[in-house]
This record gives sequence, structure tokens and C-alpha cells, in this order.
Amino acid sequence: VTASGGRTGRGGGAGGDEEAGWLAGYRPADFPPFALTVDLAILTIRSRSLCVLLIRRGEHPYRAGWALPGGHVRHGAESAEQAAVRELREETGLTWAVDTDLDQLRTYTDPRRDPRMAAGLQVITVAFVALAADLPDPVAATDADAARWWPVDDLDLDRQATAWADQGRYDGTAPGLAFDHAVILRDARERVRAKLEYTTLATRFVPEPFSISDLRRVYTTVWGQEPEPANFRRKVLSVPGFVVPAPAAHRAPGGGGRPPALYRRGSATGVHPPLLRETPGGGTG
Amino acid sequence: VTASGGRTGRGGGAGGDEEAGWLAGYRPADFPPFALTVDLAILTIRSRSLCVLLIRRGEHPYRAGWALPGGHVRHGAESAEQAAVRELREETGLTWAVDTDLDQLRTYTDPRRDPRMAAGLQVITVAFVALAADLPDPVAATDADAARWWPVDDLDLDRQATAWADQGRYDGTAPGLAFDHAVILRDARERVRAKLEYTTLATRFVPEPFSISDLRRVYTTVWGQEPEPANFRRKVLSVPGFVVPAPAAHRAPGGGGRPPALYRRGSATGVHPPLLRETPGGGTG
DNA sequence: CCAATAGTGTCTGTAAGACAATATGGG
DNA sequence: CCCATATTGTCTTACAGACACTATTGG
Repeated sequence: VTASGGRTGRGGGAGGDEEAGWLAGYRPADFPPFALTVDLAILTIRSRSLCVLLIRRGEHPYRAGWALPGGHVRHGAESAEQAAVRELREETGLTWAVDTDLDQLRTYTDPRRDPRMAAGLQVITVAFVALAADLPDPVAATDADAARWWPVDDLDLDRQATAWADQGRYDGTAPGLAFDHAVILRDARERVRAKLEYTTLATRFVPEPFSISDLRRVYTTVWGQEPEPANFRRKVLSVPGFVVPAPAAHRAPGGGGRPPALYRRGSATGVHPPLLRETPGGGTG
Repeated sequence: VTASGGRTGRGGGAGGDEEAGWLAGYRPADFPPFALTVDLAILTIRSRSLCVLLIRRGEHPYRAGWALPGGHVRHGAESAEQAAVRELREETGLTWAVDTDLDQLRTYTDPRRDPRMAAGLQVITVAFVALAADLPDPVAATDADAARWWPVDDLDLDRQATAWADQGRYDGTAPGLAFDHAVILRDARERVRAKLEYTTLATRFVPEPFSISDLRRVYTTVWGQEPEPANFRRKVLSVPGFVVPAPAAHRAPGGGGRPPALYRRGSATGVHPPLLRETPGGGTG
């Protein structure tokens, strides 16, 4: 209280005279162990279903169980964001743009979320959402003995998440996810649904070039309800920079029908005013 | 890979036979120390300014510097959310509803964000936003030798946050915030601005009963731009459950003018379709 | 020609922006 | 009455929902 009493108007910086001395003598001796991990909900669309990348854990805990890819943040060497990019590359073999496609979702800290708490280690995780179009089939990598895309709808998320909240485990018939990953994945899905409304995120789900119908199918798949085709087209084309026309190309659609005009991603990131679902998350009541 | 190979379709739970044995022998011996803290951006409106509760730190690091209230999560005993509620009560002396008024903002993990990293301790923080109407003047409590409300606009946030990102410190004339708290506070302000659009959050900023003008002043203050009064009224009253009429009461406004009708908070949480600012965060370019 | 999909036109209801007009209180 | 604020009314414009209609391909 005495030494740097006049600090108020001077601005910060931890490099004060007295404080430098304090730091020199500081030892973080008695901190009980927290572990910091990242978990990734990597989403894509395959055969008209929203799919998530899951790995089969090669190590304890939840060995041989299905889980979101992720891993430990390297102490002192990186942030959670950097760890997420690194894990993503390790898991998928792809390089990734950080700010564009990786979105910090939420941090999960409940002491009961990891069984290692019983041994005195509290493991907390920062969850991220990533989107992908056209990812190759995943390769099993470090600490995973298998990896595959799972349709999110097949995972019985709501029941799993509820079961987790109630009793800390789940015994249904769908693949059970390790830790609280069902909760994380449910939150991730809701985040993506919401972001489709007010961002151009949907274009990340489709390989270029794409038709307006392709883009509309993204909304249909993620929202679970189809926007009216004519109005959807009007909206997308009326937002400057949502999509830009691509030179006519050759594509062979399955059956007949008029071939669609093709587009690429535009430079816009926001959609304003937003596209609205019928039943958004919040609700009015 | 062998022991519980058939786990896939059986659902999770870390209580498997083999895994119980592993856990019994597990010791988290060699985990380098992470510390987990929470920081709170507690916002209110005072004399037509958006204000944040800051404390003057009584302990190192950044001793005697201004900072967001917060503290360590108790290892093994609580989640970040529970710690936030506890700290909030300790700092303000008020009980608080968790889900309603405390919102997890983001987690900050950059190794450079806390000087104790130099001593080998990586401190990460989960930031929360809380809103308040009618909070009493704060009392200095544990590990804080002073606490007061600061108008957010007086804190030179943008310059502080930029300076922090560039060089890890800030030397301007406004009160400098400890750690990366200028960044956190800027994120918090943007979160609140956005939430006013699609939630009934604004009612949390005004003491009951309130007039439509009181509510409009919240938007004016937080957004920095005034919604058109007539249209604003129409919108608020057209959303069911946004506000409910309160029985006529006695109030003495400063000057003359027709006395306003008074309302209380309704039960609705979402506003759909949303109220829109002119220049939202995302932007179209 | 038909089937199938893409794309256009148009009517309508809702709601926001702008702003004038009216109501209700205190000097 | 004058002032200040609240509240209502109304005209206009923007845009989403709905849906009929036209266009362009393959068989």
C-alpha cells in the first residue's frame, strides 16, 4: 500500500522497482496441481449430416473411449489457442488459420469432470470449435488409436449431456463420449447454429466453388430446418461480400436439372441484419 | 487398446474395471504448476456512464495497481463459476444468482499475461461478466485495499488493450489496469453491447420500477447511440414479457414534464427479432 | 415431351425509421 | 400559458414469407 502509492494515474506494467524485487524472490511452491488442456469440436458436413471428429483414446483415463481430440497445453510455452492449433494439426495433418476458423467456445472447470481429481489433479479444459470443408479422412495419431467422423445426430447428445449433469455418467446405447465431451459438443453445436445467423460462417463448410443450393444445404443440415429457397437466395446475394460469382465451371450433378451458378467465399464476415431461424436458442418466455 | 475394446457401443463412464485399477495407482507427480483464477467485470450504470468495479490490489503482483476483482479457484473444491460467485460476494457483499447474471466471457491463457510466469507459474484466468443495478458503494475486502466504480470510458481501453497486445504493458495517462485486464474489460463491454441486442439484459441495469425512458438510457449509455424513442417504445412493448406494467407509483423527476408509466422486468430472456445497432461488431466488409 | 433442379417475379404482412401530433405534468 | 417530457399516430420503406411462374439442363 505504501511503496507505489502514486501508481493510480501512472499506468500499469508489473515492472515497478519494489515489484521486481518481490518477483525475484517469488517461488510458486505450494500450488496444488491444475492441468490445462484444450478440446476441439471439429465439425464438417458429410453426406448431408453434421459430423464431428472423434478419436478413440489410446491412454487413460477413458482409454478406448471416444472423445474429442485435444491435449495438454505446454506449460510456459503456449496459450490455449496455440495449443489448439497444434493439436488440430497433429490430429488432422492440416495447417489451419487461427483467427478465422478456430473459435474459443467455453472453459469447463467442474472438479468432477475428470476422474484424475480423485488423485488430486484438477484438469480443466478450454474448448474450441473449428469448421471444415473437404477434410480428408482423419489419420490416427499420437495418443489415439483410431479417429473418425461421427454424425452428431447419432450421438444422442441431449440425453448424454443430461445424464452427465445428473449423475456424471451415461449408459445409453449411442457411443458414450469421454469426460463431459457430450456437454461440450452440445454447446459447440449451438454455437455454430447461432453463428450461421449473423456470420458468413456457412461458406466454410462447403468446398469452392459452390452453388447457392449447396450453401442452403449447410443451413438445412446445421439448423435442422430448410430456409425457403427463393428468399434464401435473395438474402445471400443481397449481403455484399457474402459470396462472389465464380467463372462458370464444369460439374456433373447426379441427375438432371438446370446447372447452378457457382460462387466463392466473399470477404464479408458479418451478415447484417442476420438470417433468422424460427426457433432460436434464447426463446421469448 | 485391448482391454476394453468393446466399449464403443456401450457408453462411457470412467468406472471401467481396468481403469479403476489404473486410477488407484495414478499420481499426478510431475505436473508443472498452472494456477487457475477468475476475474470479474462487474458493470453498472452510474450517472449515465457505464461503470466497472475495480479494486486496488493489496498484494503482489501489481500491488497497489487497479484491477478487476477476482481470485484463485479453490483446488478440488469448486468450479470457476462457483469461484466467481464466491468472489463476487466477497467483493461486493451481495448474494448473486449464478445463471441469470453471471456470464462466462472467455479464458485468457497467454503465458506472458502474468509476471509469475518468470518464476515458473503459469496463471490462467476465466473471465466473467456480471451486471448490476443499484449496487451500494463497494467495500474494500480481502486482498484489496480500495474498491470503486470507474467509468469505462475513462479507462482508455482501446489504447491500453492495444499497448498490451503490442508490448505487454501500457504507459498512458488513464489508470493502467493490471495484467491483461484492459483486454478483458474491452471484451466484456463488447459482449454486453451485443447481448443488449438479443436479450432483455438491459432491464438488469435499472432499478425497479423503471420507465421506458430509463430503459432507453441503458441502451444509449452502453451502445453510445440513442435508439429512436418512439420506435424503441414500440419494440420493447411489442416483445411479450420484456417488461410488465407496474402499478403507478410516486417518483419525483428532476424537472417538469409528463410523468412516465412505470414497468418491472418481465419473464422473457430473449428478444426476437433482435434490436439492432447501426454499427454492430462484426461488420460486413 | 417430361422430370428435375435453378432462378425470377410478385404479393403480402411485419416491423423499423422518421417525424408530426397529442397528452400530462410542473412552473 | 410555457416548458419539458411522455405517449400516440401515421406515413414510408425495407425486407422476409409464401408461392406461382419461367429457365435450362438431361433423358
